[in-house]
Amino acid sequence: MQPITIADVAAATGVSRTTVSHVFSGHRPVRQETRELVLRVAREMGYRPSAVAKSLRARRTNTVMIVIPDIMNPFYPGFARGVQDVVSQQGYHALLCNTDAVEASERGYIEDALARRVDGVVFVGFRVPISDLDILTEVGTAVVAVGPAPEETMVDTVWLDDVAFSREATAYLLRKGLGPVAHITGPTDTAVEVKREIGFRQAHADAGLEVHEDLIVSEEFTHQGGIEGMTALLAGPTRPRSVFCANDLIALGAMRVAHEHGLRVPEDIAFVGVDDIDMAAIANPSLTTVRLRIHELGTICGRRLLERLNGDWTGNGRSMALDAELVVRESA
Amino acid sequence: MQPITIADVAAATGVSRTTVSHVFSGHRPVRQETRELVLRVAREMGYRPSAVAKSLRARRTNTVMIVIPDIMNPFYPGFARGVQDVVSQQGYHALLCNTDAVEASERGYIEDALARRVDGVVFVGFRVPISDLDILTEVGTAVVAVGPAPEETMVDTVWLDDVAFSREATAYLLRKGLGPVAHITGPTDTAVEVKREIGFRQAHADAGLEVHEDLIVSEEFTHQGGIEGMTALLAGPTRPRSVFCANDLIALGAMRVAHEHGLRVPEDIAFVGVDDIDMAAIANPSLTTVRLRIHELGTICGRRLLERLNGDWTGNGRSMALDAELVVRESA
DNA sequence: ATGAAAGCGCTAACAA
DNA sequence: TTGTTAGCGCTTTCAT
Repeated sequence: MQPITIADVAAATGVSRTTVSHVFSGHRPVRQETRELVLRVAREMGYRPSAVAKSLRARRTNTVMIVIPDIMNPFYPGFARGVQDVVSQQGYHALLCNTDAVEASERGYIEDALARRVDGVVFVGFRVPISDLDILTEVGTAVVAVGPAPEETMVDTVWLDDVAFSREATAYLLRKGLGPVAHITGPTDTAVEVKREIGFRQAHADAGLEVHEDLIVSEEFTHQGGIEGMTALLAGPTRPRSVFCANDLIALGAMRVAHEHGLRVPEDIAFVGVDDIDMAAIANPSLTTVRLRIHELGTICGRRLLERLNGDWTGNGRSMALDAELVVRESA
Repeated sequence: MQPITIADVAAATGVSRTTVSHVFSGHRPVRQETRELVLRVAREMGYRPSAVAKSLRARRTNTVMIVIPDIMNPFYPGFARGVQDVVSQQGYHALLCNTDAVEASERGYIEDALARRVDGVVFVGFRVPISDLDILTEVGTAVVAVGPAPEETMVDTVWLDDVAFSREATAYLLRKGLGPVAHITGPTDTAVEVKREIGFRQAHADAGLEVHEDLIVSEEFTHQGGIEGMTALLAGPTRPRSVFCANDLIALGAMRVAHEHGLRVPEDIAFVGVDDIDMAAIANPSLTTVRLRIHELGTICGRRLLERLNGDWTGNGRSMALDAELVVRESA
């Protein structure tokens, strides 16, 4: 029940704790026989160095915290895995935290990160401004956030240019000249939603076309949201010929409603989503969508974090935009 | 850069470290004025109690480790979230570890759990037998595993009765009397696969029917696996009229191939999957599948773990089977 | 109501 | 090549 300590091993072998320590760390040479003795006895006794004690001493926990809204949202598993694939290679473990995009929760995890002395934090926040993460960098914690960078900070940021790819996707639909393009957005209080709508409008402006205001509806970022959005759209006065949906779940839901109304996709109505979740390729018809390269977003965050952790970068926060690619499939 | 310690706060307020400690822990009364002074100064100085030091002293890390094959597999986000929803309520944080079902990786995380002195482990292993987790319980770590329980252990186990629901799902297909039922399984070296195939065979035996051996194919647990499995099936001599797929991803892939071959679902060929991932309901046609209640599996594991952590249960490992339910949709 | 001091398990000067 | 010793930051007896 009581874990074996380095002192137990030292006593059992007749060497000092220092020597046992160095046998395990390799930080200084130990005579061959001594090392083998220590190793053998340690194994027999079931000794495992305590990472807790090591952390206290070394002021390093070899732990990073990944803060996201919800691992059940299909967007995040790939992201989390991307971060982990990178940082685990250097021996870091990851605390995964779900905030549900609740402000108090986001703030709570910042406090936890501080209290637990994690070495780094990858933060995907919806309610807390990135500048509020400075409290972490001030005590030397490496921080990478997903989102737009504030003026002055030590937080590295990586972000997806929502405006750019939404504009591009909408332009693609507009170029087809099918007629009115609708937009089913997410909740209007999210930064992401706002930007996707801006891109939608810019594409219209670029093409010298008017936005059909009655064809913009706001829903949850879910399959159900898509169902409700599309139902509302079809009940309206203007019949859209294509729909730019703020994410794939919405698009899938919307497409299903269109199908139930006897509309053919893409002949009668075309759909474009955002995310390229697995479902997009599997759906029937398969969904044309903006591929966000989420796993790569994660690996980039992980790499940035490691650069900080290894001291390869100690300057101000760097900002980087990851571009997205329109994947044309059957739905548009 | 240097975190403030309890000694700094003590010095700044003129009280002892003991008193500062008690102000934060509440483990003994502190004079009102003293408390307020300490609290105020601590806040001003930005003091945060070190969870690391506390852990060393208390021999408790308030951390649990969740070991799963891969968070990108749609099965696991719900599970992980279920565990976390429960344990986070009592202040535990979770280290999320992906093994990719690689034995060395599974073993490595057991070692890590030991070294990091985590208080509990929730383990979903594919290669390591549950009895190998005893090494954790021996040092007092609470352990809950997903899988069948070995005879004698302190590990609590929760499992899905793969044989039972596979049998039930196959029986459902058999009862329809459509003709030969095929089975696309997972890799034959996984325990889960074996059990699903056993259920498949039992259902045939129950109905007094012969299994078509040439209609059993083994593939990866992926959409691509389903595509390859179905392609192989359609190239074979016996034409199946329905397929029991070892998971939804496989079923979705298989269904797609059937569709591409001009077969109507479910008229020409019916499909049943396992898992009830989001995609199953969204797919077109929607997929009849066995709902595994993964999030609930996670919460049950979390609760079992808490019972151990709180000392509410100190006896031998308990075993519990979670039943599954056939969700009939359009595909069968 | 408050403090002194020991110690949780480990590492790394500094010594030998 | 090996050992002595002083902490890392906290909690908790035992005193006062």
